[in-house]
Amino acid sequence: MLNYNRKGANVTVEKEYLETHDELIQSVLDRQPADEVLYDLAELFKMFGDSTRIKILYSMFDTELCVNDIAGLLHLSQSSVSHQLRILKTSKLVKSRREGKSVFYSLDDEHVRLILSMGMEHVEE
Amino acid sequence: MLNYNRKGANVTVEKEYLETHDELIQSVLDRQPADEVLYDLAELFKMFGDSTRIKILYSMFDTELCVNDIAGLLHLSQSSVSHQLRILKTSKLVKSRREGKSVFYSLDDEHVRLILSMGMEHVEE
DNA sequence: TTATAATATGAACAAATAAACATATGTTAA
DNA sequence: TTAACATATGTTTATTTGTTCATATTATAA
Repeated sequence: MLNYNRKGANVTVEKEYLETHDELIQSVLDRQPADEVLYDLAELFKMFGDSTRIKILYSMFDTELCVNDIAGLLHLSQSSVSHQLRILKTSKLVKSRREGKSVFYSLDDEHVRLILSMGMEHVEE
Repeated sequence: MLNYNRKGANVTVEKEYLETHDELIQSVLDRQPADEVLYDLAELFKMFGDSTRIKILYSMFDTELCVNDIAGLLHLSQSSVSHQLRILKTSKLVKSRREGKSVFYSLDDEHVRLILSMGMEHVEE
């Protein structure tokens, strides 16, 4: 029976079969990114995995907006928008700048637009 | 004060300001996809927003795998993997084919690989 | 048919989390 | 300084959701 550790595998199975199946499993393990990386990847996508945050992100697709404008145009509470923007900022998906009493938020990175667009393509097919 | 409905906006604000700010808000509303689309988009990303599912998806990046192999190489329970695969299949991110007692799963769509790669780029920067 | 292996699924439980509400902080103008 | 506005944040609550455990289904082999 094959064991699934990176260290190596036993040889208690029919040779012919093992040579292909074991190698397959091993190649999957070799290509698999480290758990921490995949965890971060999941955390990234999690940010896009809530409809409120998606709406907020999309509203900023090609312009910066202040909190009140976002809340107003998306019919969301100021508190909710502010909370979500903080989460998005912590995740480095948006950045902000203060101008007087207002704080303007915008997408932090071209990747954010790319990920949104890529997902949109899949949804709209 | 500007109202944030698609229908139109009032004209109770200083003209100069309104002409730019109101038009900005209106253009955001015009570009904003329908709520149902953004909801679907969030649902899509939600599938990638769990580290277990990410691990499972990534393990199938360039090969099909059966449930036991996935569970074994990722050190997950058979039940957990099966549950997640069902969710991924419902979301059309993976497909399956039966071969004897085993069921082989694979990524359903090139978009899935693209989305994973795009996210990975962002994480690895 | 019976036993066994592989997968699927229903139910219960625990952890994560988004929204609401109240309140605090920060900024400008009077 | 005080008032008013914009934003931030702590707490509570309700909902969602991933995992586990037990069991059911499906397929092969004896």
